[in-house]
Amino acid sequence: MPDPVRLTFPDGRSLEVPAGTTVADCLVRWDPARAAAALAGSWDGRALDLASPVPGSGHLAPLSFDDRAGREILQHSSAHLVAKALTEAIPGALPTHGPPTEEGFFYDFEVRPLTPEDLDQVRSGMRRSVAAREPFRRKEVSRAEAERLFAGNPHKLRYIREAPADEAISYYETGAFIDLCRGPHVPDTGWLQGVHLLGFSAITPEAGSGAPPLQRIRGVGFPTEAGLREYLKLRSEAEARDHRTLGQKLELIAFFDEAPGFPALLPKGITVVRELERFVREHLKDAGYAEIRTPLMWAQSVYETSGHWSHYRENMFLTEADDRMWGWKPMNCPGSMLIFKSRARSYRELPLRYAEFAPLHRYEPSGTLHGLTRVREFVQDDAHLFVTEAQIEPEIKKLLAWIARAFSTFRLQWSYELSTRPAEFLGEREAWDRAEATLERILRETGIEYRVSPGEGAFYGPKIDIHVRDSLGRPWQLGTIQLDYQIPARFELKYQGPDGTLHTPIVIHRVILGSFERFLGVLLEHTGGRLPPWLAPVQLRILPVTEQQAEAARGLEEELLADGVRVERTGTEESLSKRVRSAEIERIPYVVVIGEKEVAQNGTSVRIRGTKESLALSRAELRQRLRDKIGSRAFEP
RNA sequence: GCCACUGUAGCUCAGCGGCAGAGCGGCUGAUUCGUAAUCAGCAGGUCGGGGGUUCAAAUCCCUCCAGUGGCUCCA
Repeated sequence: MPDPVRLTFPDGRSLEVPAGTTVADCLVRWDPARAAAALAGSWDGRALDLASPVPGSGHLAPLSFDDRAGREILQHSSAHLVAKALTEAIPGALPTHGPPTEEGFFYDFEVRPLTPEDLDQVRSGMRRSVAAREPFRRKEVSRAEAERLFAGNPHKLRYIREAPADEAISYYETGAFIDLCRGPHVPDTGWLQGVHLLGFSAITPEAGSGAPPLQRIRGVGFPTEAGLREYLKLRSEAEARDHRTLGQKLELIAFFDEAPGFPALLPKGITVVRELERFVREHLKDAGYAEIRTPLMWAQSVYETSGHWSHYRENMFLTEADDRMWGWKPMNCPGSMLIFKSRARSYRELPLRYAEFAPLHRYEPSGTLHGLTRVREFVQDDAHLFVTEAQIEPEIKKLLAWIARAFSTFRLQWSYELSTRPAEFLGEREAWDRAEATLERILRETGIEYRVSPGEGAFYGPKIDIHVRDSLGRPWQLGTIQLDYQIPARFELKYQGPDGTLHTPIVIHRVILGSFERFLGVLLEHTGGRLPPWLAPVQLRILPVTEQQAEAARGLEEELLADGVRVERTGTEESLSKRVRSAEIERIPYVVVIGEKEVAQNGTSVRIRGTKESLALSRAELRQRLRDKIGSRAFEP
């Protein structure tokens, strides 16, 4: 009889159990309630099946769906379930891998192109399996045995060959289906009540790999059907916030088949964008920027100098004139560089900050276009800062402060990502290392939490990106701060230093809101179309109850127009209820009803968006409230 | 760009080989109304474009365009 093992648990209690006791039994002896919610166990940080014996003394914790690790186990088990059902439905289909993702899971197969009917079959196969509560049985085998078992599947053979030599090869058996897998898994398929397939798509194989295209089935799993229902409800609510639908319903934007990816801004849309621009320009003025406007097109030679010709040409709209090639600018940097170069510069001018809000054109692949968030023509709140080495840090710190202020104004949650040298890059590795180290140090010193994305930097420098999520949880990059030692040198930019010699400035490329188009899209989803009063295309609508109050309504309208409020007034052909409803649907922040009573008291009855009751305010009080809310760029009316 | 799916009135959608429909919106008229839909009438369509099959095509096939979901890429 081997020695008993001693286990400690999350609440600090410890327990002695005979060696070989299963994880499940240990957890039950510790806390039956918490054991019941466990999908698997974590022993000294290693995830284990509930049916596995504890390997020895150590710390044991349950993993439930509420833990990230537990959630991933359930997703991964769901992926196995999909693979089982699909290989049963389509004999000869080769499973490759099926990892958990942030949202759920996917499983990739080498198989003929799938059809919606295949998916139905997979669904019913999964239902049968769940009802049968088939156990996930773990088996450990030798490499040779594993290669024999998976001889028909080159993908699995590759994984076996690639597995670290010291690692045991394990596979899981679910009914007649076996899958090479490290595990762990939920105990049986009965735990996968809430599995839902999201769709299927083809996977583009890595260019030049010669690999066959794969078919991916995506899904998401929940421990209960109720959990799934909750998720589906949230998802359909999120779909109602889709900026493409809202943008159309609120008459902000339009798209044309004849110009895919080129969003048109309707009168209301341009109103919002102008307000956003005003917000940004006010800051630029305070922060010492100068605004410039440079050509939308440049001849090829400019892009050869900047590096875009060799690194970005596939993404540019090109045209020919005067016997040479021209490119619509995909970024503002070449113009800023040439303006800097247009005369001799002194160190006294630095930091020199040039802002430019010009339309940019990028030839994005047709399949990647998406509403306002991925387009081919857009305007950024762009600027280029020409700085000395010593000015990098204070300038970037100022930018980080502006980011925090700007995004807080919209109550957006944002996150930072540091992207480092890509495979294709300009310049010397040493310069890159230095630039990356600088950005990293600034982030650390500022106490900012950030993720690192290796190899995701721009071709000319590393960057700090700002990401926010849309209503469906899709992350979008908005702002970016890019440190560039390359392009200024390529343009041979010089300034005269205090020592009398010429130096090359460093350039910080930066956008904060990203593009106004994408920002509007994200903002619409974030607010469900209920834009803050300062951004609302129509800020206030006056509804006279009957024709008797038309005159008073006109008077109020004039007063508010004089205050600069974007105000509208309705006729009385439609019922008051109908007009209130329309205003509500249009997400107008303030709806003012003028009836007999209001006229008698020279007052207003104000319905504030998001509330059902109306507020009796004098005209002066109403004007004051509008001044406060709009002037301070308050988020709520 | 790749794979799959979708495209019918301004919008949301039904119709899926045999006479192009509904609701909302629009217009006209009546109603003058107190905080989310007053009533009636009318107009509005080469069924995404082109080609084919068929006695007959919105419907079946081919192709192009656009959109959607993924992949790749990206502000």
